[in-house]
Amino acid sequence: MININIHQSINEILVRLFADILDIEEKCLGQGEFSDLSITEMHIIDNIGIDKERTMSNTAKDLRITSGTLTTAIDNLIRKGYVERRRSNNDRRVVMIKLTEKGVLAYKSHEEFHKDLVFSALTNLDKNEEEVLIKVLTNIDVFFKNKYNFS
Amino acid sequence: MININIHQSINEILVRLFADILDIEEKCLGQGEFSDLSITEMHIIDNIGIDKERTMSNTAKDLRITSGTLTTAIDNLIRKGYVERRRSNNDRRVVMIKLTEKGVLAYKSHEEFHKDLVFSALTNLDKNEEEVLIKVLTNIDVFFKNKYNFS
DNA sequence: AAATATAATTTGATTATCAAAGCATTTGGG
DNA sequence: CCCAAATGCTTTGATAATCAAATTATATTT
Repeated sequence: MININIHQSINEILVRLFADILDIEEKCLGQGEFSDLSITEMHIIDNIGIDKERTMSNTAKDLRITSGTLTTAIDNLIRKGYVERRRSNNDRRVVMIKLTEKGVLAYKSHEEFHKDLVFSALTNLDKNEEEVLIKVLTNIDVFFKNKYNFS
Repeated sequence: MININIHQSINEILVRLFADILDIEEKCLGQGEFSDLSITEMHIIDNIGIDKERTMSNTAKDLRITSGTLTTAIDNLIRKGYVERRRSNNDRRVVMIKLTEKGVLAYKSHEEFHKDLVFSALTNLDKNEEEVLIKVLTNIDVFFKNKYNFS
């Protein structure tokens, strides 16, 4: 009985947290510098990363979207000045993308946001609580890998 | 030092989990019965809940979408046979929605998925740790609401 | 050299979303 | 009691994100 209730309430809290985090991210994005970026675009910038060139196909795979979707997203990010694109010299079919300086700034700002979010979430926890949380997160992670056979 | 690392790893786990959960949920949906439902639609079904009639506006508020968006979503769910809609007798402006039998089945199937997830999250935790977890998650949620000034 | 495979883009469609306008009904102030 | 304002919902018109399939250009294989 009590077990069921605990499960139930944990479920509810998790669902709520999930929604809240998305909301917070959106809100924070919308009001800062870089407010011309959507969450999706920010995640693409995050995935491209700093100081490296990526191919379109690898990036699309990482992001779990089709390359067609990525093409249009990158078109927009180039238009907005966050990304550069060039053809590879080795293989002229391949297109390399990388962040511009402005893109790097956006990346860093987003990284800051994440750090801040996690930091503030954890700042009131004692060691013991932190450990429980890590244990749980790791459990879930492992569970997914096993059960759903993740790449 | 060690603190920073813990934060860092929690951050990474969270980001990964976030992507995985959505993905898995989508995958599970796509292959079962109810494969004509999108994740979004399933979340609406989840929010409506079993054994109660809800108003459109309350549901929209809960889901944090505009009522216009909900109207079209409900149109589709009715067309697919998951939801019923009727005007309230007390107040003819109000529209009540509720799950059909098929809707309830979909609800339960989705509930299974969540139960599974939570169950796996809690393996290895003893009673005490479970309680700590609830406290931790609730705190984080409250904290976010305050810090980011949620409605 | 021709056939096949690969990488990216384009095209045409769908879904989810919003803001603002519109419609029907209820409520509150004169 | 009536009319103006408020409320609840739907419609409209627009945009973003996404996919699958067709297309284009280049590499690889046979």
